[in-house]
Amino acid sequence: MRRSVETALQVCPVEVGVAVLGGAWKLTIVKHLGKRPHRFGELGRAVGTVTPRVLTRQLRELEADGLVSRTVFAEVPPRVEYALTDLGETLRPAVAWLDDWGATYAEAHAGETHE
Amino acid sequence: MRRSVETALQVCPVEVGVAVLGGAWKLTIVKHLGKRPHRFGELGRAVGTVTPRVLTRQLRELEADGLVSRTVFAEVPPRVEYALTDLGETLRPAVAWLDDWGATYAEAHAGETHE
DNA sequence: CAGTATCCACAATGATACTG
DNA sequence: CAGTATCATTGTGGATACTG
Repeated sequence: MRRSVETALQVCPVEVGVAVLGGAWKLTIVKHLGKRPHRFGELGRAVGTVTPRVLTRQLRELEADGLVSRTVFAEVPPRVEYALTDLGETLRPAVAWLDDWGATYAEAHAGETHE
Repeated sequence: MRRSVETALQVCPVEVGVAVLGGAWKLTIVKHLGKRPHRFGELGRAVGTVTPRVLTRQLRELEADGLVSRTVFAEVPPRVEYALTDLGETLRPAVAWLDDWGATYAEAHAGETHE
């Protein structure tokens, strides 16, 4: 178990979710993988302006936490596919709920820009 | 709107939830406030070993994000009560879900300690 | 009681350049 | 294509001490 997850658990189980999904882009990654498996570059374009280094790290952590699987195809050019594991699939309702909640929140706070 | 929330929103609405709940202790704070309002010190003891400085910061951010209200009573000794706002209450199902999910995750990974 | 003031430490993101 | 290497930066969290 990753250290941050373990730390979260010592505080309260309720914190574990954000420990595994709290990284930059992670929820967005899971949201996209929830639709269908993605290749590395494809995923990068889907989530936005993320550098390869950061995307790799997020994926490795999601993999370490058991939410995402990584499949390497022995082809030229190289192909690597990322997909949700069964455990990752269990997050589907939470992701959908958060997506809605965030959209509602955004709408309620529309126009408030940080100066 | 806090900058981190604004940044999250630019990425994807799904990230807003972790932006407002992602701080250390924040979910635990919300979970406790979901039971009943708490005073500052009371909250500190409830969530665990958190320093006043950090607890204050988390509460101020939750307040800025509209999830928590802060009520000062003009008494001696001073009394300040924190409670969930209506918006904060809307997080209740998510908090309950995350609590369950985290507990299940912990049980499934019991014994795996980070070396 | 309910904080604030300093200072420090570190993990995590990001930019850039390079490779099997 | 799918990454890795290096470096710079910064936001958070934490320890300690002090105050209205």
